[in-house]
Amino acid sequence: MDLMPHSDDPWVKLGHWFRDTHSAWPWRTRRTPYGSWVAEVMSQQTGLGVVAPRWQELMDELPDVASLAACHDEVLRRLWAGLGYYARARNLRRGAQHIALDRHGAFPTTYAQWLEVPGCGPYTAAILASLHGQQRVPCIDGNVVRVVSRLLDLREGTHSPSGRASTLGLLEAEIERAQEPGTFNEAMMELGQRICRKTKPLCQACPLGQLCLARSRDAVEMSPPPRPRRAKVSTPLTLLVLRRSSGEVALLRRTSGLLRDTFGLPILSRDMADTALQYLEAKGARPVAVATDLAHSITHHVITATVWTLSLRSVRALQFASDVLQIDSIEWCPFDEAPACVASSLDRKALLAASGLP
DNA sequence: AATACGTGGTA
DNA sequence: TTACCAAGTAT
Repeated sequence: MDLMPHSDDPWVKLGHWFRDTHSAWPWRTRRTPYGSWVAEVMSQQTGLGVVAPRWQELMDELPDVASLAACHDEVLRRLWAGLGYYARARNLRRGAQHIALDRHGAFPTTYAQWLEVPGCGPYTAAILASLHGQQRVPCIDGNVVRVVSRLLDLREGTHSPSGRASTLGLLEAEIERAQEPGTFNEAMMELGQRICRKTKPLCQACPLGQLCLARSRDAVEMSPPPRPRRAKVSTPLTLLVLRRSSGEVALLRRTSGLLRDTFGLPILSRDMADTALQYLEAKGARPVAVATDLAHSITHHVITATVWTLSLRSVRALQFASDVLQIDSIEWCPFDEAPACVASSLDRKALLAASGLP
């Protein structure tokens, strides 16, 4: 019986560090497979500080997998608005349908089962199988890659096959020794987030410090290597704020290009826009440019948007708009309610510009 | 394997 | 102000 409160084993220290200092995220107060799954999907490529309030909103409104599986588009849009990577929201509901219908409400417990859930890839399947299935599968996210790259001083990170192999080897060995695999995975990620940070790491406070090869070589910030940057491309776009006399605005599901499969204002390429606007003017519409240089970025696209508003008073103009936009699915939405109904911040910026119209 | 996909936060 | 970043997945 070891009565010593402290251990010299760094991995034991890691467990104590996490037990004593872990962040109080809301999804950790009462752990359920549903809550953890939603939190993990929402957290993909998204800061936890941004996620926390949005997770709570979603859980309040859709408290179980059945309500998520059955929720309406507009509810999902509103709950995910501004979070980005909107395919995640669609996959989340598809995943809920998979669990509620195909699995009759029984959540997966194994890595392989989680992998079958839409929107769950290797990372998400591993963390959920470890948290809720006690499976000893290491999860590898950006934080874990950074921690292990520094422990082993892998200057190439996990970009090389050998780097991937040694990373996986270390993690598989340690998760076997760990008391709880889910806690081990969360501790490794939180260590990367709070201590083993990309810049200005807090090595002095690191429970694994005595194991860290990069630290002993004073090379902590040399690994992992920064990922190569994609060149930015200038992307001019035109957004249409089509209004009809009852004060409603046209929204639709976009079927191509940026923001494909999201709900919002019609977006046209500059070329298409010129043609469409000329024709609409010929039909008696009076387009007004309310913004000509609206700035927005989507990954490497540096968008400069022009926003046109136009009132469609004639049935012919309305019909033409439908034809040009190649859509048959316009939903007319009260202007004041539109900002809450669109997915992207770009839509909200354009609606804001249009609302400042005399 | 390489590429596409969003946004709010932060230095 | 600009640039970079964050609990990745799907194709």
